[in-house]
Amino acid sequence: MRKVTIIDVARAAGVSKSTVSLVLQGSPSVRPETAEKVQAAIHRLGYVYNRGAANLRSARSNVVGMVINDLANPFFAELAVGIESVFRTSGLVSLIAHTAESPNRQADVLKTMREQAVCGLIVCPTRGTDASALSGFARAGTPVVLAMRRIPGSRLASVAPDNARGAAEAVRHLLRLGYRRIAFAGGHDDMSAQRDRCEGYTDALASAGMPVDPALIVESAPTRDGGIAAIGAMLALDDPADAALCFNDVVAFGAVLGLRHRGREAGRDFGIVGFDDVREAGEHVPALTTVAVDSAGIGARAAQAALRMIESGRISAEEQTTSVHLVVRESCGARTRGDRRNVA
Amino acid sequence: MRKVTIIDVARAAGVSKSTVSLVLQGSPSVRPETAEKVQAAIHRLGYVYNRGAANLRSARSNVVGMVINDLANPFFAELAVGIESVFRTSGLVSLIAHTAESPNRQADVLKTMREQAVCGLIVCPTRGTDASALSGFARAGTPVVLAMRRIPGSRLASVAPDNARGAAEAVRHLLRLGYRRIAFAGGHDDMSAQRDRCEGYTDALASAGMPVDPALIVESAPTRDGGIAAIGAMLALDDPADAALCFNDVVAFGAVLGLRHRGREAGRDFGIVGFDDVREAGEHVPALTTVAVDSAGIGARAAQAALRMIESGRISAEEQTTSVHLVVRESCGARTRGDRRNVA
DNA sequence: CGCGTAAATTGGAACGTTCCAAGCCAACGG
DNA sequence: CCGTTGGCTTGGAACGTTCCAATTTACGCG
Repeated sequence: MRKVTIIDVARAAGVSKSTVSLVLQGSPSVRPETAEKVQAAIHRLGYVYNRGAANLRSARSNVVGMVINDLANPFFAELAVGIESVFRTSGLVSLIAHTAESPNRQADVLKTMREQAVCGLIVCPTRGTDASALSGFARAGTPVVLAMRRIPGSRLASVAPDNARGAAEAVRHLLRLGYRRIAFAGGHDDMSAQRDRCEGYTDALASAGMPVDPALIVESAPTRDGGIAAIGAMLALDDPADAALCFNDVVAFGAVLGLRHRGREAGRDFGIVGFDDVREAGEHVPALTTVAVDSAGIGARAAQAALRMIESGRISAEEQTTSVHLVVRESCGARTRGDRRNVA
Repeated sequence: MRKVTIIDVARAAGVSKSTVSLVLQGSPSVRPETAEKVQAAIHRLGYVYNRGAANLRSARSNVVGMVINDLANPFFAELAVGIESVFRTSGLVSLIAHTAESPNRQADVLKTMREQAVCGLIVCPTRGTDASALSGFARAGTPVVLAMRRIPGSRLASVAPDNARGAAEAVRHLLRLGYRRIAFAGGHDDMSAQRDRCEGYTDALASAGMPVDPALIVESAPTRDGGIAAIGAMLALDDPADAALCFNDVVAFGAVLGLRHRGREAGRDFGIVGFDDVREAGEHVPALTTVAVDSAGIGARAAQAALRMIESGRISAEEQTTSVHLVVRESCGARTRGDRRNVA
């Protein structure tokens, strides 16, 4: 069965293919009765619009790409859903791909995206991505927006949470609760988010007049196992930590588990604060104190930024930072320790 | 800056566009030296293959569609990742879309997929989807594989876990532990998975000679809140439940929460079994006893089935069922109650 | 009733690729 | 020395749409 084309529709409706094309695009300059005739024919023949052919001619595709480093991570899944819904209401289709934090895979995916002639791209780059990986899009004039992570030295638009401020707020909270050996756990320092969060941690300590002990900054994979490992390292110190700000909630969950393996309980013997506020954080036992990041909001902003660039045809390098806020629950010990603030 | 085409490459390499096309497809009938010249030109000019144009001519696209009812649900996200990786290794690109359980949105998404001329489609249909929603693909000869949920009355290939057997096994386990008022919680009966699981539940009770009380089958949304509501309903009965098999893990998490609100604890005062074995199940407090479903495996099988159909050009209606197994943890009370088996 | 103008419609070229049939050329056998 | 073979290469048509310029139609007005 041959595919039904615009020409078959034209013949059936007794008009020219140009008119059918006009109807398809909802042009106002076609007479309503004619449009109706065409619509009827479309329906009768079961015509399906061929977007590939249209894109070929008009060089303006309606698909946008989305490159996510880990779709299985609920945080990024939620982000992706936020992005997708904005695009969808603008009539754009999202091509979602996931890279599993592998730069090779990312390169592969990006190549595919270029071949599909996406008209815009949102990327949560894998660890260690450098600007050159995305330069092809810049050359082609395709807007690119980075989400969650920035790439040093690239002139690309980005939307990321205020990592430094959130981390600082968390540290100040732990200080108020009376903790004195506060560690930073998880992440690698070639991830921009880790660097920013770690910077906030360091600044908050310094401006409170507390020493910053490099031994208390423990890198690890941003995973549950990474959290377990990190907590192990910081308890093994001569002068062990008594609290930790974790790179993200998943690491924090691991840290809680690691403590438990050693017979200690987060919120009672040790303060734990996470980052992200994934849905599970509130229902975890103990409920996780964490810095809330608005993933859906970040997704929406990134999508909107991309949309603006696509529509205006001008690419900008605007860096947006979204605000974050500390959500105090149980794992920091606020409920059990009370508030032993020393300074105002 | 005009886009570089195959013709520019041809000119630069001093060959015809046909030759360039041949090189692009890795044809063996082009002389190695020529191929090399062409490759050099491609690289030098920064040529990007235009898949849209190719698809137009050859009518054989390399994109497959994936319609997921809820990407934010970790179970489906994992499924999607499994599918994507199989397709990717076969050189196919996945267009992932999510429908948020909305049939309207699903219709929209499916239309887009047809317009993109996908060469295959994997669908986790939203609740209440009927066969006609997918008939367009059948008419166009595009292979469709249903994942996790089947559609009654449709002749479509599908891959789903052995819901009935898993549910029955869970019920038998609860019976062995001595529970006597076992409920079924969550899901709606227009979801095929719910019907199958509920059927397993009923059969297991019946064949153990236990009465099946319709009041103990409580429908609800397959969400955390649905679980809370369901547990409320079954505790409010004159003869309340003492254990529940939940439609899925998310419902089970809700049920645990609902019990706690009433001062009861799953595994101590009440037996809870989930379904799916999402990653969180094992780390939940209490750890969730649940029927493990191999999401990645289901994804892979579905993708492979689609691949076979795409390659052979023949669409089949094969129904695959993957095995499941009960994972006993804490929420059923096995640890605290011991094993009070009465019959062999 | 004819004219001018605006509205509606139309045919053909173009988009970048693949496919096909045909062409070229060197080597080889008669 | 020529016909044939077979390996490489090639030009042109086709894919289904949009865009443009041109044409037809409709309509109001003098």
